[in-house]
Amino acid sequence: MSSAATTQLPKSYVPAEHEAGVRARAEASGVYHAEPGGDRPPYCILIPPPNVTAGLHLGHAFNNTLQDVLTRVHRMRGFNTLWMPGTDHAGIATQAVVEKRLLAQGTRRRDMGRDAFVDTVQAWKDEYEATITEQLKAMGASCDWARQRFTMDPVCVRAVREAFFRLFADGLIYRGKRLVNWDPVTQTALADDEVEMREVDGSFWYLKYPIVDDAGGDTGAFVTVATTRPETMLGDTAVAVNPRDPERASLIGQRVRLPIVDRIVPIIGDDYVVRPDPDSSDPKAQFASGFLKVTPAHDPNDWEIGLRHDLPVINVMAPDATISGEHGWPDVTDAARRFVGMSREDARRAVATWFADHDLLAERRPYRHSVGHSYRSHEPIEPYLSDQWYVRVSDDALVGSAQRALAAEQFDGDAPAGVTPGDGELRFFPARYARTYQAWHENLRDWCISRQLWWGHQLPVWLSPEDSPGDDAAIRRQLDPYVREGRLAYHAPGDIPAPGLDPARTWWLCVRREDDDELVAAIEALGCERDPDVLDTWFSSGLWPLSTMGWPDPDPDAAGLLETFNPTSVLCTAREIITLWVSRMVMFNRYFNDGVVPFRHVYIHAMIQDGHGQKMSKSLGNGVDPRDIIASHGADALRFTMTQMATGTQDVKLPVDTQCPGCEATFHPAEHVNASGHRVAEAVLTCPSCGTRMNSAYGLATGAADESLPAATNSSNKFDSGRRFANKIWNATRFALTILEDTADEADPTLTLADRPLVDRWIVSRLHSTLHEIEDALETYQFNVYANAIYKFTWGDFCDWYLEAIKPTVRADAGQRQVLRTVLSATIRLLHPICPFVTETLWPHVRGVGIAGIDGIELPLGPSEQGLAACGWPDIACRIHDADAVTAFERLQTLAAAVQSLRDEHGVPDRRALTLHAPPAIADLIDRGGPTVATRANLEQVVPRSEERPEDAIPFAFEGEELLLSGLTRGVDVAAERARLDKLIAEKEKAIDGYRRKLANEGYVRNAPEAVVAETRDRQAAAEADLAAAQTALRSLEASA
RNA sequence: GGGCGUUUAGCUCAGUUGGCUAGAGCACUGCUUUUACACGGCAGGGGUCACUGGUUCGAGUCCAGUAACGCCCA
Repeated sequence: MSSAATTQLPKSYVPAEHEAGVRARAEASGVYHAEPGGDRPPYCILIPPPNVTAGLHLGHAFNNTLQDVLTRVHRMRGFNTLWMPGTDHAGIATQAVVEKRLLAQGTRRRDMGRDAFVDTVQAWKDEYEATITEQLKAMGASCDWARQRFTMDPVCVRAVREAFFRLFADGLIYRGKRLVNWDPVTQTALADDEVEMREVDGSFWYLKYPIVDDAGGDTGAFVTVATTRPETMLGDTAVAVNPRDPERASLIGQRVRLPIVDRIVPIIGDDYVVRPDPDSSDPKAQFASGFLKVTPAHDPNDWEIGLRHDLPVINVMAPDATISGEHGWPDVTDAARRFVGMSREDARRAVATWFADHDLLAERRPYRHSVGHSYRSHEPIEPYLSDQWYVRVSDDALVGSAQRALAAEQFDGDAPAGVTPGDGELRFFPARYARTYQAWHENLRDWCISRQLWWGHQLPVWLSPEDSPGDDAAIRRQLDPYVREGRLAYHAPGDIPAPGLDPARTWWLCVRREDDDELVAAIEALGCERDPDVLDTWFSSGLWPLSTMGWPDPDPDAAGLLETFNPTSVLCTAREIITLWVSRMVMFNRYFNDGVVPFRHVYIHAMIQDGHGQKMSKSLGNGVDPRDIIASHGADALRFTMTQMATGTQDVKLPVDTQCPGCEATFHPAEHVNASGHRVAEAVLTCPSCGTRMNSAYGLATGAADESLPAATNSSNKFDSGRRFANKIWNATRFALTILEDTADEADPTLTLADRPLVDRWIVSRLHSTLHEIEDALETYQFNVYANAIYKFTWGDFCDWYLEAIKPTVRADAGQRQVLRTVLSATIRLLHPICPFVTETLWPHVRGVGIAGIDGIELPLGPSEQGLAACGWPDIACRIHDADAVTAFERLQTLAAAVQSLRDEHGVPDRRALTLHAPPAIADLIDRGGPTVATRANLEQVVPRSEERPEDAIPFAFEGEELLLSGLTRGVDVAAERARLDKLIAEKEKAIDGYRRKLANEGYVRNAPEAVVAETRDRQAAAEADLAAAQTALRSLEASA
């Protein structure tokens, strides 16, 4: 590289001028691509596939930065490194956003038909997948883009189908009843996070149910149940009391007759029942009567009680939430018939009125409570009983396997005995999350995998018509040949016992291959129909480590991936994913891949929150596009700051400002508190500088934006330090290059550090310590330690001290240039995983100034076209560490700082050179440091201290010695100096007093480790020497004054 | 209701087995535009480590309790 190239380097690093080029070169070079096999140890990370619902925000940027840091470090360390990217179809969320957009255009999903709708969602997916990919690339993610996957890619479809088939054939999938969040208006089930909780003014009604005797006759006694929904009493199948309730538990086992429906139901005991307590702070206890009506078909808690007590389930509503006798209510009485056809709300009033009219309404009290509403129709959701498919994850083959995967020392209690190869191989960082994982599995219930959606993997099951099974033996004769060929699995009615109700006599058939048209035709000829539902998104996500690697039958591109890279090295994700995703991947990977865990480590990182401590989310519009930060600060600044924020426990509050698209002014947006109690930006903002009006991200997210206005971008001064750091790296390298390029050095293989000056030995020792600190930190995923260590080394050691110290000598010292070249090359490498763009931009220049490395420091090169990313991580032998050099240099730093401090106090300009008068021992030390102190403190000369104090000299103390500083123009400010010395003397006296008391304490001297006590003695001695020197200085000052 | 986490400088956060008179970045004050960098350099001010009690020679760190905030599960 010619020196002309460096002189062209501009004075500051402007990320936008370099990032695109770095990206293009890296992607073209293939450095991010991995092939299975080979001799190198594998290292693999699978991206937690982001939803295609929307673009990425800073939370994703955080997650992916950390993955990229790990990926780049391991690639440089010589691992066969694969980071596989991809996206998730996110069934419910994506379908919902597309439907919302369609609705705005006046179209409904059902009007379009399933195929056309899926095509529309596909187009949305393509758009956002492209956005997400662009965002990741802009951040510098070194993914193997040739292996990018989407959870509905053909290879993933195949994996999902095969996995479903095997689980089905193994009896681990069944169909049963379950309560879902039902929207009676749009008539679809909703996920829990699609239900908005709203405070509603309602009432508690107290209904009296007569207790009956064994013959069913009234006893004259009553129980009084409390309910907010009297209309559901039509479906009651029990009354529950708390068995620990002394007043009521004796009634357990008796029976009551439900008014209106004349149903005789038992009184049962269940811990769920809240005992009444009028003084309680819990409103439920205040309003409770101690008797709970149990309606399994219309309340999730009652459903659970029903399961525990094997209660009948009576559904008294139609899908539109009107009272109906057609959906599982077998005993409609004449008295009840008048309520049929009423809406929920009408029935509520009518039932309450009926009770009042029959003297069975004890009381009505107003009650404000929280009710789930559909985020789409805004009507209250109805817990509604419907047929759903389940995976029997409670089976030991799944849940037991997940528990046995946990590392024994992370398992709380007796670790399960290991029986299969992957047992005990899963480890969490930080370790406490192992408990979250374990506890979740201890309470695991079967997993509902069906969703009433069109976007997703349609279930590969066909159902026979209800109650028309025909001749069972004949059907079996027809199906069994397909089963023997491995094309079909089926369960006849009753083969699989399912909890809850399954009254229908239905055959379940699962077709293994998607293209088996002949078999499908055959079973459809029997009258079977394919279930229209799709699988829960997590079913396909759970297969991610398998499907992305070509399981079960890899095509040529994917051959060998599974063998080389599964188990993967680490999964990087956030807390809430432990239950949703980590568990499923462990269960599936182990079940389908011979017990192999999907990843050995799970690293759980903190959450990125907005400035008010609120989670970044689409609905709050507080999610910041990482490209906004890249535009305002650069990708390296984003990455550096993110890495620094990864501290293991602390969620990160990230105050975000708005940037005006007109004048680029940054300002804090006007805010308000929204309906859910969150602080959010106003939908439309006005720039305080230029008056431009713009849409905030909140406005865009909630649809409250004004389409005619431009969108605001975001920025945050949290990233300033990262930007400054990138610029510092740039300039330090630029300066080093000017030195190295002026002299076309050949590397000197005979160079030994022992012959080098103190400053060289010091910087190399610091480099060595920094490397170890970084490597130790990465072992346990302490990213902030890595970022801070390399920051401190680069800025605090290399720039502030080393480059300054060598300025007078380096141009005449080829050996020092070799040290500089080596330290620069190593530093750039250590910086690269966090700041790939600026380091990669500088790399051709650094590489161009000759071979780096000295005895004990290896810096392997990669193919030049693959850049720094393919170069080797520094390999530094411990023997080069020189502890004496480090100690000596630190003393010099302290001395230089003392002189600087004096300068400041006496108002001596930096440019004025001073004379230091030092006793022999200190003069020796200064001499060992070469020009270090003289350069830093701008000393003209260091002379032996004589007994006579020159007129203009200031005395000061250093390591218990009195030193003098002379050459100040203005002469000595005696008053200022006396004040300074007085302050110092007071400080020292206080410190000495502290040490004395400590050492006078017998317990301390007896119990504390010897080294600690010795250190205290040394400190006391040093402080006493400092005190004496300061007192001498003060006396000599006053003698001359 | 169960579990987990947080509370340290004006702000955002470090502080790994208890042991320098508790640190960083930003912000603040003073000086500084001598040729790597003003996105710079030098110096400086600023903290009763939420509170109460305990263990210990010694507690930001360990234990118990209290308060506030947050998240997850039910």
